[in-house]
Amino acid sequence: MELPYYDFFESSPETNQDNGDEVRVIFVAWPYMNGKLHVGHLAGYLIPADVIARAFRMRRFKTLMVSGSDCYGTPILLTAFKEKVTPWEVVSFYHEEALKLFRLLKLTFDNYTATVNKTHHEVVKWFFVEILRNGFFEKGKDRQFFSPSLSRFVPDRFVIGECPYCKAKEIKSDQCEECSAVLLPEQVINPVSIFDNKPVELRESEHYFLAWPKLQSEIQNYFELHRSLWRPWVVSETEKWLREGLKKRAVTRDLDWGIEIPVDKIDESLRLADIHKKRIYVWFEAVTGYYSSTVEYCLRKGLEVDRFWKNPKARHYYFMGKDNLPFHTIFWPGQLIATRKDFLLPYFPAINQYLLFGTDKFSKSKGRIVDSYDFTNKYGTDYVRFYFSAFAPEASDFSFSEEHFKEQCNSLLVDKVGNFVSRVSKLAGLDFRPILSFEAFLDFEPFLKKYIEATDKASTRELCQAILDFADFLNKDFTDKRPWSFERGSHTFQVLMSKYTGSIILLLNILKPVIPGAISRAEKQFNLNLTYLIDSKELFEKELSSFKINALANMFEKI
RNA sequence: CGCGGGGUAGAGCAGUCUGGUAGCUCGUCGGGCUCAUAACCCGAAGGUCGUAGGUUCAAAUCCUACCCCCGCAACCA
Repeated sequence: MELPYYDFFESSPETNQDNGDEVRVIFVAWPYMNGKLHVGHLAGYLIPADVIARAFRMRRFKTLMVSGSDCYGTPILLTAFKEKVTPWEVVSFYHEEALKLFRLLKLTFDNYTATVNKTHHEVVKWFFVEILRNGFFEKGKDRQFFSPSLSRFVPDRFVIGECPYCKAKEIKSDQCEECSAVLLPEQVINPVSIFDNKPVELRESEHYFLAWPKLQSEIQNYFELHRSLWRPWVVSETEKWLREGLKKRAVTRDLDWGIEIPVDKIDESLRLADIHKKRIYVWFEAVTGYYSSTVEYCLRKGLEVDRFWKNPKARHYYFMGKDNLPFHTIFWPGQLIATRKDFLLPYFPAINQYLLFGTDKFSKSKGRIVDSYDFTNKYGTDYVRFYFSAFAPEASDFSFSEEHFKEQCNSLLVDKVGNFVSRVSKLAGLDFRPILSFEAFLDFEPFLKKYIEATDKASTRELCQAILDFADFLNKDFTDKRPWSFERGSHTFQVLMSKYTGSIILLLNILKPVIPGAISRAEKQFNLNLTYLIDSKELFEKELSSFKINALANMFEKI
């Protein structure tokens, strides 16, 4: 069984450009499918990734954006158990919910798939075998709870017991919620599995471990080469992991919800005891999706995968929340190195901190949750995209509130940007035709420079700041020059208004990756075709010559 | 002594790397403009930049100690 994939460009009139050698790949963290996506996911990686992807396309880079649903692992089993459904039902439900949300948000995935799909299974098994053959796996023993009544291993999170210190009942096996004591599994008194409430016992089990110490120096070299571009806090956090020294880490688990180990490709002498009952650990498997989703896309389109993964002119950007940091600055580069296939390593990890609900973390269990779909539906895609781009938690946690959202959308997007477009177009009137003047473009250049730098640094915050600074500049300039005080037919009026209509073109142009919906309406209104970033006088002249005001409608309504 | 991030005006944040008159958005007050969606422009009030010490001609920024908040501690962004 396969879950459906999502290819934005198959159902959209927008084009997926392919203009040359420069390649940018946007890898979006794979959302975990045990719940709906809340607004923290939007601000953390989904919207920033899409805005940067669209900006890259407008800069005429061949851009690929891929991701998928992360479907395996213990938490999904737990959800399935609680809701009395199968794990498959859990992931297929949330996968469909995610696709619905992505359509609503106009996310431009070239391919969004799922870890349960066939291509992913094959790619993961291939990575697993390559790394095994290169000698980076070691066999080792681990102790885990085993349920005699169910005759299978039970993950720690499914085991409850009594605290040896405060005697609280029904505590989880790793930490007592009553007295906060950190516990080792063997300390728990009378452990039982939550599946059938029958006793469990600790048993030894054999697993493969990835020998990270063997890769430490290569990962360190990779880090030293790239760190200068990364966000400061990302650098210090990564440094911490490397300084402490990487430890070996199990890549298999005793679980039945996951990808099977490719036993037939493993030499008998290297096989684990009970190898058929084990699955590949999610941390190893999910990140491999960045490669498998690219493969799936290339198979469908008849393209060469190496164009994206071995092309020296390609740059790989990864978008995720901060909890995922070590998996992308340390482990995933390490996995790629361990294959010895010369894959491109991550160029820039665009890692965001958390969006807080007031001053607390979003939490489903505590009822602090804002559903992404409902919220976007209520306020509109463009407002949501704008707000979470402008206020993405890039450097530190950010407090979200609906009031702040409304206030900022109204004052920044509606009053600053929308109103500028209104005052210019209404003063110009329906029959206005601009004369050729590069003054608007010359004024624009410093803002353009900042805008381009922001896209290279994958900072939607700085990107929006460049746009808003430009809008501020325009409002001031317009007020200073007082074009309304000149007679409509006069030369001065014509010259001034040509400048400001030109400014509208440039403003809409850089806003397009952020609020594609509103801008495509505006393109019709002003007879424009803003496919590329206007970064030259030639492109500017072309758009200015077709500029015409077809209607005097407002770009935005207040919320 | 587990690790990381943060503490800057009533609210939310930038500035700290590279020390030199403390900035942005919202809110409050006053003025201007009247092209515009009561919007836009100018100005004012409001901060001992978490606390205490140190370095320096000069510290939000560098150093030391401490306090408070948040997150992580190997899968809830």
